[in-house]
Amino acid sequence: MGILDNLNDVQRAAVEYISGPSIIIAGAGSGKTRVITYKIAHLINLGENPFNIIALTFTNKAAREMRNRVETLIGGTEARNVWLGTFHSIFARILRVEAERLGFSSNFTIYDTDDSKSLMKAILKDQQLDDKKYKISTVLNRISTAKTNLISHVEYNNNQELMHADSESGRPKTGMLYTFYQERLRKANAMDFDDLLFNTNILFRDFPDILYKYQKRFQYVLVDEYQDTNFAQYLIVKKLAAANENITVVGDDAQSIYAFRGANIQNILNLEKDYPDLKTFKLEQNYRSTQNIVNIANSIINKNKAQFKKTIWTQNEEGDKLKLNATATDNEEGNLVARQIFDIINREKSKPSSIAILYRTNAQSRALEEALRRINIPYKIFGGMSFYKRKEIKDLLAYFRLAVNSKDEEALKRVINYPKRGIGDTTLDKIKIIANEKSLSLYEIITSINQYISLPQATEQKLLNFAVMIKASSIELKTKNAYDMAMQIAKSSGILQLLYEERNDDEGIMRFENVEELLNGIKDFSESQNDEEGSTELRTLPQFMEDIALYTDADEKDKQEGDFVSLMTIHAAKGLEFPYVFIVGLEENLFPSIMALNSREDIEEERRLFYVALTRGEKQVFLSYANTRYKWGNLTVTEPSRFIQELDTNFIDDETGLFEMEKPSEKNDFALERQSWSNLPKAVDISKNLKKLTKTSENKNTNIDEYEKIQVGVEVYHQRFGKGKVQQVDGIGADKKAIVFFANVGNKNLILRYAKLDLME
DNA sequence: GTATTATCTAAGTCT
DNA sequence: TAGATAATAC
Repeated sequence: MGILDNLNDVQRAAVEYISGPSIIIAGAGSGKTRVITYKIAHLINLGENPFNIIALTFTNKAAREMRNRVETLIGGTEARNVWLGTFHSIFARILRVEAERLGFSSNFTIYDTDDSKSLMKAILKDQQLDDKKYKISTVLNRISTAKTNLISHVEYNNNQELMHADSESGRPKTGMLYTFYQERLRKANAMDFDDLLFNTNILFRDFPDILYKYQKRFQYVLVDEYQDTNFAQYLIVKKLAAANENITVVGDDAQSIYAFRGANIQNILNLEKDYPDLKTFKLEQNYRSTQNIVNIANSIINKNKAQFKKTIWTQNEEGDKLKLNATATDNEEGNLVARQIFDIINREKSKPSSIAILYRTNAQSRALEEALRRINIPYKIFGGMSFYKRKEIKDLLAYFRLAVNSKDEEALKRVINYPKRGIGDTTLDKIKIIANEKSLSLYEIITSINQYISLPQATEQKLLNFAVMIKASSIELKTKNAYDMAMQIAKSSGILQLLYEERNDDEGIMRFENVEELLNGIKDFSESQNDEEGSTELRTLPQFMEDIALYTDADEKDKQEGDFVSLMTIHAAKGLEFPYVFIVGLEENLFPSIMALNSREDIEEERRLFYVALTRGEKQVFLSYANTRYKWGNLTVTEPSRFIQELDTNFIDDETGLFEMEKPSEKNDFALERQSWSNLPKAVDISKNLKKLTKTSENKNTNIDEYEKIQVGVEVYHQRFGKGKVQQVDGIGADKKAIVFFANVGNKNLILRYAKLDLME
């Protein structure tokens, strides 16, 4: 009967090793998730209580997948009781229970990155510090690094080295800002992402009884993607496992791509020191990819100095060679990729969902998106502007946040005058000053405003009305279900009405629909079964807010089933696999990123990222780069990535011919749309001609000479507006402007440099 | 206090 | 380019 029969020898040994510390070094595609889920299932089958098992992941998606797999393996509902979740969500859960000990109340808000930025901005303004010198992201990075390494604001300010470094970099007041930042968070009853880990550590450090409680509960500790843990996470895990030492960690140093966020590969080495009898298992057989992909990925990762010895191999078929392509522009890269995808779907009869396009930065998605849309290939972009980052959604959520935690300052600032209720900056500034003086939250000042300051009667009344509304929506939070509560707030705040009235253009309609979608989502949430024992316990708004506070872009993946091509960053693709993978934008300064050229360590992380990208592919991988690319509105000439030179050419398709091909310009692509797709040139390889291509700069199809051809009466083509006729021109060279009449949209005033017009012939 | 317009500035990966 | 902010008029 044994489920263990589905495992190979090493996997099985790792699963069966249940008492004592172990580390599983798992190469890409070697069945890492399989081992960890089988181990949980195995423990439960052996009679261990699911309540005594904790499994930590980095993404909700990984957690959900793991839970599903365990449930399938053991059947029944027992798996529900395993503490299985992300570091952040599990410890947020624990912190809510123990909040009082740390001086928070259990309804604390979790600030996201935007909240943190906005708070820091307010602090800089208060302190009258120049936000050019004190760049918000730099200051917050500093604070985040400190928290990750468990350095409190007090310790920070007493640390000579840190203070010195801050003076040297021209930001001597960073430590002070850290202190203010923490004070403001506390006043708002809020924690940021790093606090969830930092405060858990404080909790375990200062309250041995609490630590003991959780040590006793968690007899078995399992950690996924261990190479991505930072010091704070390492220490939490170490403390939890200290009593029983039944700890299992799974990781792959070659896939460590979060060092920028404090992840430390050293944690793997530390493990050997902490547990001298640590048992190591190495999973080296890849079940995912073809030999060509595995081989080329190995050839890349071997260029890194910092790595543990391991040899990934596969018994899979040799497969197709990788294809490498270059195009003249980023838009053409998009067109080429779209064409190749079209080909795969039609010739190979593959589903769009078997294909992924991976890129280094979110900004690259645009050209790809346009190309796919043009030839009607269904796609979905992950990351970037996610649903929960939209303004209208954040606005409504801010009201919910206020209802749950009225001290939440970022939420209050966001909506106190939205919809407009005549409470402007002047009034708010006065309130802020008093709040600072009295060290109270804005809401607390507003509720008894007449105690502190005399304002015009009308203003005072507006403030009190606002406070009453918030108060009213907080009263029934625990007795009403999430949907009823959300609906009530959406109405009483006036947001629903306002968005309803603003549906006078496409964007307005979209905004209203988004809010409807949110409310529908909350309805589903309210009606869904509670996790615990299938009871129909009331599901409340605070519970919903807890759910989405740690919700990320990557999590949208499983929500939306469907058949589409996936577009995402390589970071977001970690842990996923696709039969066909396109890796685009292989250019110096883009991949590797321009920010990562300073040190060997940074470059090696980029190389690991490339390794992760390559190993997502099951059947075939396509690589490409463009010779020119629009960056912040300017056309820049680019160079092929150094990683291309590092590829072992034995595994790359060596057809050439790109240079004999006519360089298609955008207008040609437009014409191609109506052409039969089967006649299109096959994807070709240019690896032999890299140098030649690099030096060929006349590829650029947008240059000054082109502008001169734009004259009155000339017919042009615009990407968005379509065909048009030039009515008037003004200026010279790159600054030239033209008024163009388009059939669809009428006259448009265009700056040629940006409009990227093509001539019609 | 609000709406509109002009100007500036940033541009990386994310729990 | 686009989003945020400052300046301006109402």
